[in-house]
Amino acid sequence: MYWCDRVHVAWIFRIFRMKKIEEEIQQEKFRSIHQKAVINLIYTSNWLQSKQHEFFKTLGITGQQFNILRILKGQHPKSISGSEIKSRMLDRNSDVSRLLDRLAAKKLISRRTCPNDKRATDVLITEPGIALLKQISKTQKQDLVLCLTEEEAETLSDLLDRARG
Amino acid sequence: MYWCDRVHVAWIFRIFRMKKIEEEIQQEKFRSIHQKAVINLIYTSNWLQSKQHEFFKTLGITGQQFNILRILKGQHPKSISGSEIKSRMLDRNSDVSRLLDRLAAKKLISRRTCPNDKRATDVLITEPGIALLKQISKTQKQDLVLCLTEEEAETLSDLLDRARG
DNA sequence: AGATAATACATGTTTAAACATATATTTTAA
DNA sequence: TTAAAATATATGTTTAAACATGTATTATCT
Repeated sequence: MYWCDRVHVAWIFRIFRMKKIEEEIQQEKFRSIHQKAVINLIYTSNWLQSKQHEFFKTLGITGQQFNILRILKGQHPKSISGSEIKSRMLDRNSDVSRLLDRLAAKKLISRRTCPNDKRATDVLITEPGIALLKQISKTQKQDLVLCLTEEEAETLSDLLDRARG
Repeated sequence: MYWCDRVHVAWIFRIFRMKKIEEEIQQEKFRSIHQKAVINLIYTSNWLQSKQHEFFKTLGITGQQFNILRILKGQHPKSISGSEIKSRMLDRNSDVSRLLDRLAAKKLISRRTCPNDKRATDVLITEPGIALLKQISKTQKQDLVLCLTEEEAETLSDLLDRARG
Protein backbone atom coordinates (compact mmCIF):
# COMPACT_ATOMS: atom_id res chain seq x y z
CA MET A 1 0.00 0.00 0.00
CA TYR A 2 1.42 3.33 -1.08
CA TRP A 3 0.93 6.04 1.46
CA CYS A 4 1.18 8.73 -1.18
CA ASP A 5 -0.94 7.42 -4.05
CA ARG A 6 -3.53 9.71 -5.56
CA VAL A 7 -6.44 8.42 -3.51
CA HIS A 8 -4.64 8.95 -0.25
CA VAL A 9 -3.34 12.35 -1.16
CA ALA A 10 -6.87 13.38 -2.14
CA TRP A 11 -8.14 12.03 1.16
CA ILE A 12 -5.54 13.82 3.23
CA PHE A 13 -6.19 17.01 1.33
CA ARG A 14 -9.89 16.69 2.13
CA ILE A 15 -9.26 16.33 5.82
CA PHE A 16 -7.38 19.59 5.84
CA ARG A 17 -9.93 21.59 3.95
CA MET A 18 -13.03 20.01 5.46
CA LYS A 19 -15.04 22.28 7.72
CA LYS A 20 -17.07 20.72 10.48
CA ILE A 21 -20.50 22.13 11.22
CA GLU A 22 -19.14 23.85 14.34
CA GLU A 23 -16.91 25.95 12.11
CA GLU A 24 -19.48 26.52 9.40
CA ILE A 25 -21.98 28.16 11.71
CA GLN A 26 -19.45 29.20 14.34
CA GLN A 27 -21.18 27.44 17.18
CA GLU A 28 -19.08 25.33 19.49
CA LYS A 29 -21.63 23.75 21.76
CA PHE A 30 -24.88 21.95 21.07
CA ARG A 31 -27.55 20.82 23.49
CA SER A 32 -27.05 17.25 22.40
CA ILE A 33 -25.53 15.21 19.65
CA HIS A 34 -29.03 14.78 18.24
CA GLN A 35 -29.52 18.52 18.00
CA LYS A 36 -26.15 18.82 16.30
CA ALA A 37 -27.19 16.20 13.75
CA VAL A 38 -30.50 18.00 13.11
CA ILE A 39 -28.72 21.30 12.53
CA ASN A 40 -26.09 19.68 10.34
CA LEU A 41 -28.80 17.96 8.30
CA ILE A 42 -30.67 21.17 7.58
CA TYR A 43 -27.45 23.09 6.94
CA THR A 44 -26.15 20.47 4.51
CA SER A 45 -29.46 20.24 2.70
CA ASN A 46 -29.50 24.02 2.21
CA TRP A 47 -25.89 23.92 1.04
CA LEU A 48 -26.77 21.21 -1.45
CA GLN A 49 -29.91 22.90 -2.70
CA SER A 50 -28.16 26.18 -3.25
CA LYS A 51 -25.58 24.38 -5.40
CA GLN A 52 -28.36 22.71 -7.36
CA HIS A 53 -30.19 25.99 -7.67
CA GLU A 54 -27.11 27.61 -9.22
CA PHE A 55 -27.12 24.88 -11.83
CA PHE A 56 -30.86 24.76 -12.51
CA LYS A 57 -31.27 28.48 -12.93
CA THR A 58 -29.00 28.38 -15.97
CA LEU A 59 -31.70 26.17 -17.50
CA GLY A 60 -34.60 28.35 -16.43
CA ILE A 61 -36.18 25.94 -13.97
CA THR A 62 -36.28 25.55 -10.20
CA GLY A 63 -35.39 22.51 -8.11
CA GLN A 64 -39.07 21.82 -7.46
CA GLN A 65 -39.86 21.97 -11.15
CA PHE A 66 -37.00 19.58 -11.86
CA ASN A 67 -38.36 17.25 -9.19
CA ILE A 68 -41.71 17.11 -10.99
CA LEU A 69 -40.09 16.53 -14.38
CA ARG A 70 -38.07 13.67 -12.92
CA ILE A 71 -41.22 12.07 -11.51
CA LEU A 72 -43.01 12.43 -14.84
CA LYS A 73 -40.09 10.95 -16.74
CA GLY A 74 -40.19 7.93 -14.42
CA GLN A 75 -43.77 7.36 -15.55
CA HIS A 76 -43.29 8.14 -19.20
CA PRO A 77 -45.12 7.46 -21.47
CA LYS A 78 -47.86 6.94 -18.90
CA SER A 79 -49.55 9.96 -17.36
CA ILE A 80 -49.94 10.64 -13.66
CA SER A 81 -52.33 12.75 -11.59
CA GLY A 82 -51.45 15.90 -9.68
CA SER A 83 -52.09 14.30 -6.31
CA GLU A 84 -49.83 11.37 -7.20
CA ILE A 85 -47.10 13.84 -8.07
CA LYS A 86 -47.58 15.61 -4.77
CA SER A 87 -47.25 12.38 -2.82
CA ARG A 88 -43.93 11.65 -4.49
CA MET A 89 -42.34 15.04 -4.16
CA LEU A 90 -39.39 15.77 -1.92
CA ASP A 91 -41.32 18.67 -0.43
CA ARG A 92 -44.80 17.47 0.43
CA ASN A 93 -46.07 20.99 1.00
CA SER A 94 -45.57 21.98 -2.59
CA ASP A 95 -48.22 23.95 -4.42
CA VAL A 96 -48.46 21.43 -7.25
CA SER A 97 -51.24 23.19 -9.19
CA ARG A 98 -49.21 26.29 -9.76
CA LEU A 99 -45.93 24.48 -10.25
CA LEU A 100 -47.66 22.62 -13.08
CA ASP A 101 -48.96 25.94 -14.44
CA ARG A 102 -45.39 27.17 -14.73
CA LEU A 103 -44.14 23.97 -16.34
CA ALA A 104 -47.04 24.02 -18.79
CA ALA A 105 -46.29 27.64 -19.66
CA LYS A 106 -42.80 26.48 -20.63
CA LYS A 107 -44.30 23.63 -22.67
CA LEU A 108 -42.37 21.09 -20.62
CA ILE A 109 -45.53 19.20 -19.62
CA SER A 110 -49.03 18.76 -20.95
CA ARG A 111 -52.27 18.36 -18.99
CA ARG A 112 -55.78 17.19 -19.70
CA THR A 113 -58.73 16.24 -17.57
CA CYS A 114 -58.73 12.57 -16.74
CA PRO A 115 -61.62 10.89 -18.64
CA ASN A 116 -62.26 8.32 -15.90
CA ASP A 117 -62.26 10.83 -13.08
CA LYS A 118 -63.15 14.31 -14.17
CA ARG A 119 -61.85 15.80 -10.93
CA ALA A 120 -58.33 14.66 -11.72
CA THR A 121 -55.76 15.86 -14.25
CA ASP A 122 -53.55 13.61 -16.34
CA VAL A 123 -50.08 15.08 -16.47
CA LEU A 124 -47.50 14.06 -19.04
CA ILE A 125 -43.98 15.15 -19.84
CA THR A 126 -43.54 16.56 -23.36
CA GLU A 127 -40.72 15.99 -25.81
CA PRO A 128 -39.07 19.31 -24.90
CA GLY A 129 -39.35 18.25 -21.26
CA ILE A 130 -37.57 14.97 -21.95
CA ALA A 131 -34.95 16.78 -24.00
CA LEU A 132 -34.29 19.13 -21.09
CA LEU A 133 -33.83 16.24 -18.69
CA LYS A 134 -31.42 14.57 -21.11
CA GLN A 135 -29.43 17.77 -21.31
CA ILE A 136 -29.38 17.99 -17.52
CA SER A 137 -28.16 14.46 -16.98
CA LYS A 138 -25.40 15.01 -19.49
CA THR A 139 -24.27 18.27 -17.95
CA GLN A 140 -24.87 17.64 -14.29
CA LYS A 141 -22.44 15.54 -12.36
CA GLN A 142 -24.77 15.20 -9.40
CA ASP A 143 -23.09 11.99 -8.41
CA LEU A 144 -19.95 13.90 -7.63
CA VAL A 145 -21.65 16.54 -5.51
CA LEU A 146 -21.21 14.61 -2.29
CA CYS A 147 -17.58 13.96 -1.40
CA LEU A 148 -18.25 10.45 -0.14
CA THR A 149 -17.24 6.95 -1.12
CA GLU A 150 -19.98 4.58 -2.24
CA GLU A 151 -19.96 2.90 1.18
CA GLU A 152 -20.26 6.22 2.96
CA ALA A 153 -23.11 7.35 0.71
CA GLU A 154 -24.91 4.07 1.42
CA THR A 155 -24.43 4.49 5.16
CA LEU A 156 -25.64 8.07 5.02
CA SER A 157 -28.80 7.09 3.16
CA ASP A 158 -29.50 4.28 5.61
CA LEU A 159 -29.03 6.55 8.61
CA LEU A 160 -31.43 9.09 7.10
CA ASP A 161 -34.04 6.37 6.60
CA ARG A 162 -33.67 5.35 10.20
CA ALA A 163 -33.63 8.91 11.47
CA ARG A 164 -37.19 9.39 10.22
CA GLY A 165 -38.22 6.05 11.72
CA MET B 1 -28.27 -10.73 26.70
CA TYR B 2 -32.05 -10.88 26.53
CA TRP B 3 -33.40 -10.99 23.02
CA CYS B 4 -36.72 -9.56 24.10
CA ASP B 5 -35.75 -6.69 26.40
CA ARG B 6 -37.33 -3.30 25.83
CA VAL B 7 -34.54 -1.90 23.72
CA HIS B 8 -34.60 -4.80 21.32
CA VAL B 9 -38.36 -4.87 21.06
CA ALA B 10 -38.31 -1.13 20.26
CA TRP B 11 -35.61 -1.74 17.67
CA ILE B 12 -37.48 -4.59 15.98
CA PHE B 13 -40.65 -2.52 15.99
CA ARG B 14 -38.78 0.29 14.27
CA ILE B 15 -37.52 -1.96 11.51
CA PHE B 16 -41.05 -2.97 10.67
CA ARG B 17 -42.53 0.51 10.56
CA MET B 18 -39.55 2.26 8.99
CA LYS B 19 -40.03 3.44 5.44
CA LYS B 20 -37.01 3.64 3.19
CA ILE B 21 -36.69 6.55 0.79
CA GLU B 22 -37.68 4.28 -2.11
CA GLU B 23 -41.08 3.81 -0.51
CA GLU B 24 -41.49 7.40 0.62
CA ILE B 25 -41.20 8.84 -2.87
CA GLN B 26 -42.19 5.66 -4.70
CA GLN B 27 -39.08 5.46 -6.78
CA GLU B 28 -37.25 2.18 -7.03
CA LYS B 29 -34.18 3.01 -9.02
CA PHE B 30 -31.63 5.78 -8.69
CA ARG B 31 -28.84 6.74 -11.06
CA SER B 32 -26.32 6.09 -8.35
CA ILE B 33 -26.03 5.62 -4.64
CA HIS B 34 -24.79 9.19 -4.45
CA GLN B 35 -27.92 10.47 -6.13
CA LYS B 36 -30.01 8.42 -3.75
CA ALA B 37 -28.19 9.95 -0.78
CA VAL B 38 -28.70 13.46 -2.17
CA ILE B 39 -32.42 12.88 -2.61
CA ASN B 40 -32.74 11.28 0.80
CA LEU B 41 -30.90 14.19 2.37
CA ILE B 42 -33.19 16.80 0.88
CA TYR B 43 -36.29 14.72 1.60
CA THR B 44 -35.32 14.17 5.22
CA SER B 45 -34.46 17.81 5.74
CA ASN B 46 -37.88 18.83 4.39
CA TRP B 47 -39.54 16.24 6.60
CA LEU B 48 -37.68 17.59 9.61
CA GLN B 49 -38.36 21.22 8.83
CA SER B 50 -42.05 20.63 8.34
CA LYS B 51 -42.17 19.03 11.79
CA GLN B 52 -40.33 21.99 13.25
CA HIS B 53 -42.58 24.39 11.40
CA GLU B 54 -45.64 22.77 12.96
CA PHE B 55 -44.14 23.43 16.35
CA PHE B 56 -42.84 26.94 15.73
CA LYS B 57 -46.05 28.23 14.25
CA THR B 58 -47.82 27.67 17.56
CA LEU B 59 -45.38 30.25 18.93
CA GLY B 60 -45.82 32.71 16.10
CA ILE B 61 -42.33 32.46 14.66
CA THR B 62 -40.71 30.72 11.69
CA GLY B 63 -37.75 28.37 11.66
CA GLN B 64 -35.53 31.09 10.22
CA GLN B 65 -36.57 33.52 12.94
CA PHE B 66 -35.82 30.89 15.57
CA ASN B 67 -32.42 30.34 13.99
CA ILE B 68 -31.61 34.04 14.42
CA LEU B 69 -32.84 34.10 18.02
CA ARG B 70 -30.65 31.10 18.79
CA ILE B 71 -27.61 32.83 17.33
CA LEU B 72 -28.34 35.99 19.30
CA LYS B 73 -28.77 34.07 22.52
CA GLY B 74 -25.38 32.46 21.97
CA GLN B 75 -23.90 35.97 21.98
CA HIS B 76 -25.97 37.42 24.78
CA PRO B 77 -25.44 39.90 26.33
CA LYS B 78 -23.08 40.96 23.53
CA SER B 79 -24.56 42.30 20.31
CA ILE B 80 -23.77 41.07 16.83
CA SER B 81 -24.02 42.57 13.37
CA GLY B 82 -26.44 41.58 10.64
CA SER B 83 -23.71 40.22 8.39
CA GLU B 84 -22.32 38.13 11.24
CA ILE B 85 -25.79 36.68 11.73
CA LYS B 86 -26.06 35.92 8.04
CA SER B 87 -22.74 34.08 8.02
CA ARG B 88 -23.91 31.85 10.84
CA MET B 89 -27.35 30.99 9.55
CA LEU B 90 -28.36 27.57 8.33
CA ASP B 91 -29.63 29.14 5.13
CA ARG B 92 -27.00 31.51 3.83
CA ASN B 93 -29.36 33.07 1.31
CA SER B 94 -31.60 34.48 3.99
CA ASP B 95 -32.92 38.00 3.70
CA VAL B 96 -31.56 39.01 7.11
CA SER B 97 -32.67 42.66 6.98
CA ARG B 98 -36.32 41.82 6.70
CA LEU B 99 -36.14 38.85 9.03
CA LEU B 100 -34.80 41.28 11.62
CA ASP B 101 -37.63 43.70 10.78
CA ARG B 102 -40.14 41.00 11.66
CA LEU B 103 -38.38 40.02 14.87
CA ALA B 104 -38.12 43.66 15.88
CA ALA B 105 -41.83 44.15 15.18
CA LYS B 106 -42.48 41.35 17.69
CA LYS B 107 -40.10 43.02 20.18
CA LEU B 108 -37.95 39.89 20.30
CA ILE B 109 -34.81 41.77 19.28
CA SER B 110 -33.53 45.33 19.41
CA ARG B 111 -31.33 47.13 16.91
CA ARG B 112 -29.21 50.24 16.83
CA THR B 113 -26.58 51.58 14.49
CA CYS B 114 -23.12 50.44 15.50
CA PRO B 115 -21.19 53.47 16.82
CA ASN B 116 -17.82 52.22 15.55
CA ASP B 117 -19.06 51.40 12.07
CA LYS B 118 -22.08 53.40 11.08
CA ARG B 119 -22.84 51.08 8.17
CA ALA B 120 -23.46 48.18 10.54
CA THR B 121 -26.28 47.41 12.94
CA ASP B 122 -25.85 46.03 16.43
CA VAL B 123 -28.50 43.40 17.05
CA LEU B 124 -29.43 42.20 20.51
CA ILE B 125 -31.96 39.72 21.83
CA THR B 126 -34.51 41.25 24.22
CA GLU B 127 -35.89 39.84 27.46
CA PRO B 128 -39.09 38.68 25.72
CA GLY B 129 -36.87 36.99 23.14
CA ILE B 130 -34.94 35.12 25.79
CA ALA B 131 -38.17 34.17 27.52
CA LEU B 132 -39.50 32.74 24.27
CA LEU B 133 -36.37 30.64 23.78
CA LYS B 134 -36.66 29.33 27.33
CA GLN B 135 -40.24 28.36 26.70
CA ILE B 136 -39.20 26.61 23.50
CA SER B 137 -36.42 24.59 25.07
CA LYS B 138 -38.79 23.48 27.80
CA THR B 139 -41.54 22.44 25.42
CA GLN B 140 -39.57 21.15 22.48
CA LYS B 141 -38.03 17.74 22.66
CA GLN B 142 -35.89 18.32 19.60
CA ASP B 143 -33.40 15.77 20.80
CA LEU B 144 -35.99 13.08 20.32
CA VAL B 145 -36.94 14.09 16.79
CA LEU B 146 -34.37 11.83 15.17
CA CYS B 147 -34.89 8.15 15.92
CA LEU B 148 -31.20 7.41 16.29
CA THR B 149 -28.88 6.27 19.03
CA GLU B 150 -26.15 8.67 20.13
CA GLU B 151 -23.58 6.75 18.08
CA GLU B 152 -25.76 6.87 14.98
CA ALA B 153 -26.38 10.60 15.39
CA GLU B 154 -22.63 11.14 15.72
CA THR B 155 -21.94 9.09 12.59
CA LEU B 156 -24.63 10.95 10.68
CA SER B 157 -23.20 14.33 11.62
CA ASP B 158 -19.68 13.22 10.66
CA LEU B 159 -20.83 11.92 7.29
CA LEU B 160 -22.62 15.19 6.58
CA ASP B 161 -19.45 17.14 7.39
CA ARG B 162 -17.50 14.96 5.00
CA ALA B 163 -20.18 15.07 2.32
CA ARG B 164 -19.67 18.82 1.98
CA GLY B 165 -15.86 18.32 1.95
C1' DA C 1 -81.79 6.70 -4.76
C1' DG C 2 -80.43 10.60 -2.27
C1' DA C 3 -77.97 12.86 1.29
C1' DT C 4 -73.31 13.15 3.13
C1' DA C 5 -68.58 12.80 3.01
C1' DA C 6 -64.34 12.64 0.61
C1' DT C 7 -61.29 13.74 -3.21
C1' DA C 8 -58.84 16.47 -6.79
C1' DC C 9 -57.87 20.71 -8.12
C1' DA C 10 -58.17 25.74 -8.68
C1' DT C 11 -57.79 30.20 -6.86
C1' DG C 12 -57.40 34.23 -3.61
C1' DT C 13 -54.61 36.25 -0.19
C1' DT C 14 -50.91 36.98 2.90
C1' DT C 15 -46.26 36.27 3.84
C1' DA C 16 -41.67 35.18 2.68
C1' DA C 17 -37.82 33.99 -0.59
C1' DA C 18 -34.84 35.44 -4.58
C1' DC C 19 -32.60 38.63 -7.02
C1' DA C 20 -31.07 43.04 -8.35
C1' DT C 21 -30.04 47.58 -7.24
C1' DA C 22 -29.32 51.72 -4.26
C1' DT C 23 -27.18 54.26 -0.38
C1' DA C 24 -24.16 55.27 3.15
C1' DT C 25 -19.89 54.29 5.18
C1' DT C 26 -15.32 52.52 5.51
C1' DT C 27 -11.07 50.65 3.52
C1' DT C 28 -7.58 50.54 0.12
C1' DA C 29 -4.38 52.20 -2.90
C1' DA C 30 -2.49 55.51 -6.19
C1' DT D 1 -5.38 63.14 0.31
C1' DT D 2 -8.59 61.63 -2.77
C1' DA D 3 -10.59 58.46 -6.10
C1' DA D 4 -11.82 53.70 -6.40
C1' DA D 5 -13.10 49.44 -4.26
C1' DA D 6 -15.28 47.00 -0.70
C1' DT D 7 -18.65 46.47 2.96
C1' DA D 8 -23.18 46.64 5.49
C1' DT D 9 -27.60 47.09 5.00
C1' DA D 10 -31.99 48.74 3.01
C1' DT D 11 -35.35 48.57 -0.47
C1' DG D 12 -37.89 47.50 -4.91
C1' DT D 13 -39.62 43.87 -7.61
C1' DT D 14 -40.64 39.39 -9.13
C1' DT D 15 -41.53 34.83 -7.93
C1' DA D 16 -42.81 31.28 -4.89
C1' DA D 17 -44.47 29.33 -0.35
C1' DA D 18 -48.31 28.95 3.13
C1' DC D 19 -52.78 28.79 4.21
C1' DA D 20 -57.59 29.02 3.61
C1' DT D 21 -61.51 28.62 0.79
C1' DG D 22 -64.30 27.38 -3.33
C1' DT D 23 -66.06 24.12 -6.88
C1' DA D 24 -66.83 20.15 -9.34
C1' DT D 25 -66.86 15.30 -9.18
C1' DT D 26 -66.87 10.80 -7.17
C1' DA D 27 -67.44 7.54 -3.33
C1' DT D 28 -69.94 6.06 0.69
C1' DC D 29 -73.62 4.99 3.58
C1' DT D 30 -78.32 4.43 5.04
